[in-house]
Amino acid sequence: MILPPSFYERDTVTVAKDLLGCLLVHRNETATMGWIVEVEAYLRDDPAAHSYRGETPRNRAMFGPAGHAYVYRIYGLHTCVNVVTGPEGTGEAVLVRALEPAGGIEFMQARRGTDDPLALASGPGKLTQALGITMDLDGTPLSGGPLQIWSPESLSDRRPEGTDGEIVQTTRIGITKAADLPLRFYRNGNRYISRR
DNA sequence: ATCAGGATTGGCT
DNA sequence: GCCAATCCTGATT
Repeated sequence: MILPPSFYERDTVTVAKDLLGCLLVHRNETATMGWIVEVEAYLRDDPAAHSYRGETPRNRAMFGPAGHAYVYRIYGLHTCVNVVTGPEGTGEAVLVRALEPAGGIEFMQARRGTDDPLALASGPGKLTQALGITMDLDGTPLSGGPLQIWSPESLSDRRPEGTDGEIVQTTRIGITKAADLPLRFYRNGNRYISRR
């Protein structure tokens, strides 16, 4: 089933860990999808979070209701997608950092310009390119829009690599502020993450 | 009005 | 490992 808003209205770290193994699906021209295998939590009073300095036009979706997408452009060329979490107005979110390809793989390969399954969606900019996620999805609901997240048992009886592995909790990637906080999560044994 | 820098990636050394 | 690409945001003048 599609995850309901109540799934996202919980504690952000809990949601981040529970998102591992869920299926991110984008239905546009075609349907492309992948299991979420790596995430990072961004919290209130977290200097690394885009919401840290208050609401602006860019981060507005982060302060909106849980269960909506926060999509932003980074370095002028890449796009990243977040899931808004917690009570409305707190500005917390979970960044989706890597997917294990699960469906529509030939379209993901075409968009990415490679056939290597390990290179299709193993990074926050790669996965948005593979699924065709663009800025117009910023602020859209994840239950009822073209971008959706399904619970692990949905749509397939397969499971991502390392499904039974322990959850590894470590520091977030690419940030300069609050770089020591352990808010990145993935499962031991999955090779589709962005880096070890 | 100006400007530094960023939750990245891919190509080159 | 290093660095350019590329552009918007937010902070400062």
